[in-house]
Amino acid sequence: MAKLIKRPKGTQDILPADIMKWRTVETYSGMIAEQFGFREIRTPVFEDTGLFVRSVGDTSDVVTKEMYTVSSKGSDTFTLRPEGTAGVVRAMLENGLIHESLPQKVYYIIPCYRHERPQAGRLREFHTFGAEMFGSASPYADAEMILMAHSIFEFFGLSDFVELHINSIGCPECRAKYREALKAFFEPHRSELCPTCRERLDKNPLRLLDCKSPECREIAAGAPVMLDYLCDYCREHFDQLRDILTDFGVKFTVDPKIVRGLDYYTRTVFEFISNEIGAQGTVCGGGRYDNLVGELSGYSVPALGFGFGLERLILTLENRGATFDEGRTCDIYLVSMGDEARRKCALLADQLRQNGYAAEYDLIGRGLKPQMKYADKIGAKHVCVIGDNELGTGDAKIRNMRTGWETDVRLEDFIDTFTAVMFTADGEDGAEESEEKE
RNA sequence: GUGGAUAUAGCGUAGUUGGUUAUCGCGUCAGAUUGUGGUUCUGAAGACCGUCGGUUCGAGUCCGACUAUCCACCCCA
Repeated sequence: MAKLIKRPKGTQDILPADIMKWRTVETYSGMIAEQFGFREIRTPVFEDTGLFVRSVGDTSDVVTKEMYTVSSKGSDTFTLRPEGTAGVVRAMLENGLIHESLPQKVYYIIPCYRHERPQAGRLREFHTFGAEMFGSASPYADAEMILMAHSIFEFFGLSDFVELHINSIGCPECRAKYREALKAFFEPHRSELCPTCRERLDKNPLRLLDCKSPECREIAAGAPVMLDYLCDYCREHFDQLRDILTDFGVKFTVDPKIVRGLDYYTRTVFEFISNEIGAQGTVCGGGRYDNLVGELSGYSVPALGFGFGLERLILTLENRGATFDEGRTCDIYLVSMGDEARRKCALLADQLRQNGYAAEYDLIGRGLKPQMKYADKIGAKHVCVIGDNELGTGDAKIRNMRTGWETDVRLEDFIDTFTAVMFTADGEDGAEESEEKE
């Protein structure tokens, strides 16, 4: 017995039984994005490694230890995208869309890859819905993005189960000042901090704020707050955003502890958090990245975006017992008895399909009863048995599997009769043909 | 990278203080007077008990290592 090859760690098979969850989430998120004027964009799964190093940041965890990088022929190296923004910014630049009339608004639904230790809500291959907007520095743009994410959660009935947290991490200038203030604050407590936080104190003091160890938390409680260090411009921007959100009636909490791990963020950052899907509760995260386009191209354009994890969204939906769209099932299953009948069924199925119906027939060569069971199992709405009798007389019966009602049908008029059956099937008065006593 | 938990048929499980042919349910397949599903009944197939090694007369049951999965740290969607 050959040993089975298993799926790579941290990946997931999405099986037919679950596919409608994904389709539901994908189609409605896209529809809402399009209501907001976003259009879909698709970019490569892999990009030049340098793109991520320069955008996500060469000191970020994502770049330093979580990228799937492959070397190609020559000296180039490529990386499976760990997030969606970088590739989209690259595409907007490369194709000149950034020079079209602004704002440019795009969305995407893509797989991303990060070499992390899998756990609840965290996979190595995961899927995100992302949206990016280029060209507006106005707080209305921030509000628009947040509102769009909010609308999606609202559409799925999740607005009460997912909390919006917002913060401003300022621009490079005011953040530098804040960083100094933080260092000055934590330095006296250096020995009391957890080991990782001691490192953070030197590398990235902002991270000290969301450490979960009790000791660090206690110390951090009295730490200076970014919001107090914002420059006038950043402060004004954040204040306006809050006002606009309030006008929209969007509930939010200002959470100074939100520090995003991707280096390109500036000013507004936000997260939608669920507290019922395990430790990885951030369903959606995003923010403004006004300097990224400029850093990548020298052509400065303000921009912002967000992304949410489809598996995390689906997790919260399942948690809430949400219902999803139904997949298409068989309209009619043609049960055949004997080779001659099967030929007829194959021909009929083909005709039915050409008329838009989902039709199936036996491909195994099973008997009558097993075929009936199979038809039931796959959720066939109707069944028609064809054997020597039907072939001889040309008369058959179409049976509604739910109600048991039967309709006489001439084999040569099959499509017309079946069409009539399908039209009355949902109505409650489709029973006139069911004079058969059972 | 660091912790903790778990590993028995396709799936979910029982397996007593180590003792002969390893439970049960779901699912699958086949039947229940020979051309009809969803209920019920009967039967069948399906597991070298994660892998390797050790203790023992004897291990699914004890010990060790490895591997995988899950959860948490970390990080983030």
